[in-house]
Amino acid sequence: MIVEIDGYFIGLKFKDDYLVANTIPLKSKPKGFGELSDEYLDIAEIILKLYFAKMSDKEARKKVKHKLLVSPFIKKVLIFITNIPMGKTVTYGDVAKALNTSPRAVGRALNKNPLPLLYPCHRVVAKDSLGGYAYGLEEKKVILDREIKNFKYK
DNA sequence: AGATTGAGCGGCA
DNA sequence: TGCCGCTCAATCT
Repeated sequence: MIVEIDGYFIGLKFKDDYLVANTIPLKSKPKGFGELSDEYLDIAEIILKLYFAKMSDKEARKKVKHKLLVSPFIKKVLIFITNIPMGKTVTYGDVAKALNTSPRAVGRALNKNPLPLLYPCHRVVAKDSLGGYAYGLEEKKVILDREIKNFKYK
């Protein structure tokens, strides 16, 4: 389903009442998420707060009943990156070393992150650049900038 | 089962 | 800077 909140559209997918996929807040309706609904406005609000760095991903994961329906490898990568604190970044290579795999494999896994913001894949960057982002590098940049601004001194 | 493709990295000129 | 080779999970053929 798609939930509209504060002029943003957020795609949400559920399985047995567990959130299994979402989009970041978007200015136009995402495809493949069905129709507009007023259900789960509470969850949409949490995603919105994450987007504007007004809540920690850790707290959000506690509040939102969710499930990672992904391959074991992707799950391993996503769980690992939950250790990165707000406003900090690590490189694909760092993650790869810690998990005994390759940077490219890490990038591939993060590209498939079904729960962006909830699992902070935007905090993983390349060594000499921002790397990539499923919703575009510009989005990655603004999300990171907001986090750094809000959490730098905490 | 083999080939190709990345949200990468390090080395070398 | 630019290219080249290595890497490895996922996605083709």
